[in-house]
Amino acid sequence: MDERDHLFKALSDPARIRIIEFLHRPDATCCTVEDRVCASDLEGLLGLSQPAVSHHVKVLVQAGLVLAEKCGRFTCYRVNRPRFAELQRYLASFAGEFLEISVARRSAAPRRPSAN
Amino acid sequence: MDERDHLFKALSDPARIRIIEFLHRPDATCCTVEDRVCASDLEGLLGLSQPAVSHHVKVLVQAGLVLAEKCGRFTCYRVNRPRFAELQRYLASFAGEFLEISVARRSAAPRRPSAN
DNA sequence: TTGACACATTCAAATCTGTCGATATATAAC
DNA sequence: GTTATATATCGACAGATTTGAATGTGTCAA
Repeated sequence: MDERDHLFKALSDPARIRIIEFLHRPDATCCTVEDRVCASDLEGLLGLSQPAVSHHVKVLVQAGLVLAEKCGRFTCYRVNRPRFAELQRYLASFAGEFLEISVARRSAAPRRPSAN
Repeated sequence: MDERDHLFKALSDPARIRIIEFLHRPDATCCTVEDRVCASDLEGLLGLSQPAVSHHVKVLVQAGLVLAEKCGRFTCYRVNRPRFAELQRYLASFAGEFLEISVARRSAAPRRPSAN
């Protein structure tokens, strides 16, 4: 089991997919800490016990898919986007000529701004 | 468990990742059928029993990641590239601004790409 | 300091998964 | 026809995974 296997294992549970999708929502906010999502928020979302949620986020953090940050008593979580970019690149290699480029890149800071 | 969960479950085993990577190799050929990969080739590759290989390819086919085709006594397998493109797009949505576009598109892509 | 809260960890039960031997099925070769 | 080959399926077992109750640890509030 190498690193990539752990990555896919981390994604192979419905509860963990739901966690990632929730963390991805731009309006995902913790009841307590402003604009953050903490563990107990996920508990409510998933309808699972606190230990179960703790287990799932641990798997996601260990796989590098989610980042954890202590905020006082709380632990706030967010998606580790570069990690998903990495994974996406791996899967793209199997897509061959069916790879679609739907670029939604930030148009921020073009190197040579034309008029402004 | 929806379709996406089955997709990730299918990818969550090292043996199945090895199968996909082997099928992806452009020079992957079956000992018996020219330019194809059959089940017994995978058996040798993985060092697993025939029933175990049969199980893994079944999971991959059911997830739509691999296509199976009967060739007489043999069953030949290949990567279902559009399915990977689909999965890649899903994961790209989490990559945000870290999404890299490393486009290696065929410059003269045929309308109907033949073999994978 | 005491109590409440957020989260982690331990442990055990239930369930799921991977594996292989045995067997079935289907096709090819003879 | 018979026999050999390729793969699928069944049955059983070992190990992994998920889950929650109990408990531990650390932090904030009063």
